[in-house]
Formats: sequence, C-alpha cells, structure tokens
Amino acid sequence: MTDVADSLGVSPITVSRALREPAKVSETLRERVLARVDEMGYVPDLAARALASRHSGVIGVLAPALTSHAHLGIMRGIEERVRTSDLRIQYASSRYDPEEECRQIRLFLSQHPTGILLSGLQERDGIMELLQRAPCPVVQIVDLHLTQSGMTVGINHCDAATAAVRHLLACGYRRIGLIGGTRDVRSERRQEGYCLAMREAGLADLSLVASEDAPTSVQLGCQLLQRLRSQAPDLDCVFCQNDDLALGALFEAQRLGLAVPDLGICGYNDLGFARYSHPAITTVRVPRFEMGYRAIDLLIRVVNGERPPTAPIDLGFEVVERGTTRRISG
Amino acid sequence: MTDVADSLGVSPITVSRALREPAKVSETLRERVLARVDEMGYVPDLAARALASRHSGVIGVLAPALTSHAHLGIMRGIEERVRTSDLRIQYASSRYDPEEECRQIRLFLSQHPTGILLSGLQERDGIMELLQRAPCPVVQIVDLHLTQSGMTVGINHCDAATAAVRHLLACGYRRIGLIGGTRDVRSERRQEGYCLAMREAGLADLSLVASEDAPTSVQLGCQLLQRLRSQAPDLDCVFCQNDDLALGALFEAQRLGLAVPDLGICGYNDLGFARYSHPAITTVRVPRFEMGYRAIDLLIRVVNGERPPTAPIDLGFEVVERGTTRRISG
DNA sequence: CTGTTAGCGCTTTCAG
DNA sequence: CTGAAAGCGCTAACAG
Repeated sequence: MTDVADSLGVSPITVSRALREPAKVSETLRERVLARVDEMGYVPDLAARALASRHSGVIGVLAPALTSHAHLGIMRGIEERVRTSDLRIQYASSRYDPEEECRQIRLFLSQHPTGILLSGLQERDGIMELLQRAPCPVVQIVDLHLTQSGMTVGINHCDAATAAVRHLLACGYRRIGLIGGTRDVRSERRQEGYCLAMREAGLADLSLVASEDAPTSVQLGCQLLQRLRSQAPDLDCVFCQNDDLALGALFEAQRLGLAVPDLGICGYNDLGFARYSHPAITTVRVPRFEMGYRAIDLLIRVVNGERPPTAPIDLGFEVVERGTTRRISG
Repeated sequence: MTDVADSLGVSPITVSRALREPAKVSETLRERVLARVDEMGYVPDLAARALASRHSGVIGVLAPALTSHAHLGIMRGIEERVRTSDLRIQYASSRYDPEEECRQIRLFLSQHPTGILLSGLQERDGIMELLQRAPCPVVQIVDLHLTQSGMTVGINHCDAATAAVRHLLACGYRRIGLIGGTRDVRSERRQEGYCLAMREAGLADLSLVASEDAPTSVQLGCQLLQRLRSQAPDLDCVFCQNDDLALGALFEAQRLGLAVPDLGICGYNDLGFARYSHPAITTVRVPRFEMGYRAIDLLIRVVNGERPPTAPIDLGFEVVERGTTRRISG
C-alpha cells in the first residue's frame, strides 16, 4: 500500500480510503489511485485490516453438521444473502458435541468476527455468558420455545410435528410410528410433538418409536421401517424425522410389497425431491432457505446499526398433503 | 497477552511460545502460563497472529457451487481431514462464473491463506499466473486430462462416462439418451465421454441429448425424461449426469407406467440413496469423499514440508450395476 | 478533502 | 530456555 501511495505522491491513508470509502476521496484522485492499484497488482492485507479495525468481515456459522440435508437448505439461504454483501462466511461444525461447540465459538471469537450465526445450539453451561459478552451480534437459528434470549429465527418444531401427527390421525391412521436419526435440539422437539399428539389421542406406545444414532439417510429409512415393523407388526403409518428417511421408508415399503398409502408415510422438511417421488411424499414444509437468509439478513442489519428486533422471528411451517398418505375421509 | 505475562512476571513472548510451541518453554513455566491463560479467559487474537506470522491457518476452498450434492461429498472429506488439524476452512462459491472465480481467489490471497483448494476450476485467463505466484500451496480437484499443472486430485470423467455408456451398450440398449443440468468442466467431460462411446458404436444422435441450465435435481430429472421422450420416442435408456437426475427419471418412468429396466436408467456419482431405491440405481461410483480428504491431506503435507507429488492423483471410478438396467445378455 | 501520528496484538530476529 | 527490540500492513483519531 505504501508503494502505491509513494508512487502517486500521496499518503497511504488516502489509498486506504479510496479503496474502502470512495465517497471520502475526490473523484479524480480516487480514479488515479484505483488505476495504480490495478496496475501494481496491489492486494490488501485483510489480516492487517482486521487487526487495525477490529472487524474481520467474517461471519462465523456453526451448525451440528455441515453436510446434512437440513443444513444444506439453510446454507443456500446464507450464501444467497451474503453474496451481495462484502462479508465472508466461515463454517464450522460441532458434530453434535457441546464441548466442540464451545471450542468453535471460542475460535470464532478469536477472529474479530463481524457476526456469529449459531444453528441448533446445544447450550453447554457457560456458553450463554460467552455469547452475551461477544463483541459482535449473534443470531441463532433455533427451535422456538419459551426461554429465548438474544436474536432468534426459527420455527416451533414441536408444534409442527404435532400438527403433522394430528393430520395423520385425521386421515384415519392409528398405529403411527416415528423414525429418526441422530438427535439434536430440533429433532428432540419433533419427537415431543409426536408424543404429544399421540398421547392426546390415547394412542401412545413406545414400541412405535425407532431411532438410531446416525445421520438421516435413505438407507437408514429402509432399516428403520424394517425395525419398526418387527416392533409393531400392525403399524399403519410412519412419521419420519426427515424426508430422506421417508424416501427410504417408501422404497422399503415398495420392496416389501406394502401398498402406500395404505401404509402411510409422512416426511419432514419438504426437501426438493418430496414433491417429485412416485407417489409424492406428504411432509411438513419448513422454510430452511428463509431461515438462513433471514438470519444473515438480521446480522447484516444489526451490524449496520439497525435496532435488533425484540421478539423471535417465527417463519412458520405447513403440512403438505401428498400421495403417501390417505386423504382425510371425513 | 501482555496482561497474562505481567501477572506472571514474564515477557509476552514466553506466553506466546507456551501457547504455540510448548516444547520451547520449561514445563513448570508452561503449566503456570496455561493455567493463568485459562483463569484470565485470555483468547489469542488470530488477526494479529496472522499479521505477524503471515500465516492465517485458513484454507480457502472454492467450488462452482457449495450447496450441490456433488460438492457435499467432497465437503465431507474435507471436513473429516481438517477436523484433526488446527486449520480452518473458508468456503466460497464461484457460481460457475469465471470472473467470480478470479475475484474469490484474489480474496483468498488477501488473507495469507495456509493453502488453497480449487474444485472444478474454469480457468479464466490470467488465473494460472495468479496461482503460480500464490504464497501458499494450491491443490486442485479436477477432471484429469492431459494438460495438468500443479498438484491435482481427481478422476477422468470422460473415461468414466465412456465406460458407463459402453456398459449400457453391452446391456443391449441402443437409443441411449443423456440428460444434464448446469454445465461445468466435469459435466462437459462426461458429455464428451458419452458422445465418444455413442459415436464409436455408430449410434450418436443429437436428439438424444437434453439439458437445462439449472442445478441437477430430482425435479429436473422428471422434466428432462419427458423432454427426451418427446425428442426421441424410441428412447430405451437414459444416462444421467447425476444420481438425482436418475432418481427423477426413475420416478417419472414409474408415473408414466414405463417398465424399468426395459427403459434403462444409469446415474452418476453413486450418491447414498442410489443403492437403496426400488429398483436400485445403476451408476458410476466416484470417490467424492476421498477427493476432498486427499486434497486437504496433500495440502497439509506440503505445508508441513513434504515434497509435493509430481503426478496427478487419480482416484479412479467404478461402474456399479444395479436394478435400473438390464443384465448383460451375452 | 487530505495528511500526521500512533498503535492494533502478536511474532520474528537476535541476544543473552 | 528466556527476553528485548522492532515491525507485520493497515486504519482510527485528530488535525489542517
């Protein structure tokens, strides 16, 4: 930078300003500076900038798993919103481990992040204080329930699951099973919602639940449908914690010669393929893209001085009725 | 850091060393330092560290799309390898735009990256010189063909496609169509491979190709099978640029009442679900996880002073025969 | 609109 | 094994 400044006979700060705050430098000078910058192939040093300005331009995003389908939708929203800003994202994964979560947040904090986005936090003790003292805005993508603090975006997964199961009950299913993969805050809440609706109907039964500590996948859906049928041979419907499980259950049902929707299948998330399978999968639409988009948007607004909202942002859900469940009869 | 040092009556450099190079500090002193660091809640400033040491601990990863299924597998490998190192990853997407690619590489370069990983580079002019002068190792995940430079990991997509289509021909299919989404270097090469095999068999026909500038998806697979059948009513097999397209084609075929594998369907990548659909999808296994893992591994080794390999690393592929294609008759 | 001064928090280099 | 001096490249704050 000094080289550029010297070669132009101006001071470094002018070059710095021409690059970052064009409005504060006269037009002619600015053009000369920018031209020379190009010519000399000068590349600003972001570490130095971060050190001097305590502002790295990096938003840290932490999620239990980066490579899950659930995170993929959120990530699309994040990338879309961040694209038109000059911020960069640094993703990290906690692999469902609260200790690791803590470590990663500390790591973010070491970098003067411009903002932090936490998805599905597990809240090991002490973590909230850490975040309270964070020198940057923090937004969480969460399950919305009573005890919220800070800025949050999300939906109420418990309500969503309850709504879905009530719908299945209205379709006439009675022995409704639940299958799921690795637990996190959100899937726990969905299970709660399922139990609630089943208890409400007087149909709760532990043998109707099967889960495995593994990422959800089509494969797992196949396996868990099998397991559920051996636990509960009179099973007449499966509520799946995710659409890929539902797809697996669908394939397995077809393989076993079970007629769908006599055996009902309901997914969760409304991933892209759910609408296009044969038959199409009944599911709960969750606005994952919007979650990512809104969360980053919120972060950017607050960084730019807007007043943070006081209430959690509820993005809502919708039960989408398709071919893997019977139509409501009455 | 100064606070920690003062409170212990040592110099800051000792604290710095205790943290980074434990071997260079006496054990008792090191322990006292680490204890005090914990106690005072000291968090190192990575920007300052990066500035002073010209080494940020960040590996930049650039891909055409971060949220594609193809990248997901690579990302899993990346995350797995990086997990046990103290490096962090910063992902960026070029959205298939060579200009953007260039911008993002510049952005990485501004950050004293420890390494750069480029997946499916498009090579706008000038980009190779930029990389040649990069002050850090650069690894590319690429389609392997003749003109390679620098460290590369990948497979030969053209060969893979050719092998797959030859297999389909051996199964007795003749009117084999191709469907695909947004083009990038790798999918172009697969198309080449397809054309090669079809020409070789004297069966090439432009009406057998359908693609759309959109991310591959189940939905797109449905649409493109329809389009292909209107372009070529006597179609007897589809080679799909990706497994999600294949899944879409499978669903669409079922919807239309077409018998599979009388209509053959072949995917690409061997995504997780391909083996578990009904029928299971014939596809080409591509070691995406290994690509990410090996690429980062290579980067880490070179950073640690190992000699870079001179030849590209070919991870190979495998045609996996399953239920959506007929068995080879002769 | 432009420049001067000072220093961000850490590490490198060179001495002890 | 520990320390002192110097500076990484940039920007904030203030002055002109």
